[in-house]
Amino acid sequence: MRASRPKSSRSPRKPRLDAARVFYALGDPTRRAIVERLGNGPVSVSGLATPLEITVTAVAQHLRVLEDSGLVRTAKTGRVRTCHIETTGFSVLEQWIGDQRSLWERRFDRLGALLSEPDENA
Amino acid sequence: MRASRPKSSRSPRKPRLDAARVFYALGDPTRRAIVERLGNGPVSVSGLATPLEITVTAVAQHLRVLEDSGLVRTAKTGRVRTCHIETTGFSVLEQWIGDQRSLWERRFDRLGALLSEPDENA
DNA sequence: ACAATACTGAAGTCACGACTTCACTATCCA
DNA sequence: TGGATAGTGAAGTCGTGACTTCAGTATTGT
Repeated sequence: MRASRPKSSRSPRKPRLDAARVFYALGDPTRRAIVERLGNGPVSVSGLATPLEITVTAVAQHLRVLEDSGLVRTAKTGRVRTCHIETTGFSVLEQWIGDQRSLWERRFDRLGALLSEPDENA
Repeated sequence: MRASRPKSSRSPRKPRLDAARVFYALGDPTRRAIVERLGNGPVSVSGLATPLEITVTAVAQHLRVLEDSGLVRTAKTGRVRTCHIETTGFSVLEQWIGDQRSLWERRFDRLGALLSEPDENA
C-alpha cells in the first residue's frame, strides 16, 4: 500500500516577505550564485552542489534561507528536489529600493519648494 | 598660518561598483538602518551613532563599507564628517535585478516559441 | 592656552553562520 | 530484494565580521 501523495516530507516553507530576509539571503556569495544559476532554469540540489564544489548538505541549508526569503521555490518529486526561481523576493527588493528613492525625492521636492518660494513661510 | 583646505585627512573612498559589495553592505541590519536614516537627509557620524546605540567607532566602520559599495558618500568639514546617500549603489542593485529578470524572461520566450511552433526543430 | 567635541586607528572579544562529517531515510532500477 | 542514488538532520569546526575599549589627532569655543 502506497501513500496517495508521494510529495515532500518537509512542510513547505512559507516566505515572510520582508526586505531584511532578502538582503540577508543575497548577502552571501554562494546563495547569490545559486540564484543566478537558477535563472537559467530549474536545477536539482546535487545539480547545484557540484559546480559550487560544496556538499549537498550545505546547499540544502542555503536553500532553506532562500526559500524563507521568497527568492527560491523548491518541490520534491520522488527523491529529487527541484529548485526554481521565485519572483516574490525580487519584488520585495524592488519595493524597498523604491521606498528609499521616494524618500530622497520627497526631500528634494521640499528643498525645491523652499528655494522657489522663499517668502511663503517667512 | 592655516592650511588652504581644511578637508578630509583620509583619502576619499572610491566605490567599486559591483553588486557583491552592495549586497554585502545591505546584508547587515545596522548598515541598512544607516541607509534608511540618511534617506531623510544628511547626518553626522555621532548623529548616526546615538539612535543606534552603538559607538561612533562602529559607525565609522560601517560607513567605510557603505562608501566602498557606493551607497553612501561622506565629506569631512572641520571636525565633523557629514554622511549623505549616494545613488550609484542603488543603480548597481537595480541593474543586477534587471539582469536576473531578463534571464528568466528569455527562458520564457524560448519556452513559448517552442510550444507555439513545435515542428520548427523536428 | 585649555577643555570639550568629533572623529580616527589599532587591537581585542565574541557570536554567528558557512561549511563539514556522519548516520539516517526514501526512492529508483536491475 | 538489494544496491545505488538523492536528499535530510544533528552536531561540530572554524573564520569572519560586528562590536568594544583605549589611546590618539584635529577642530571648535572660551
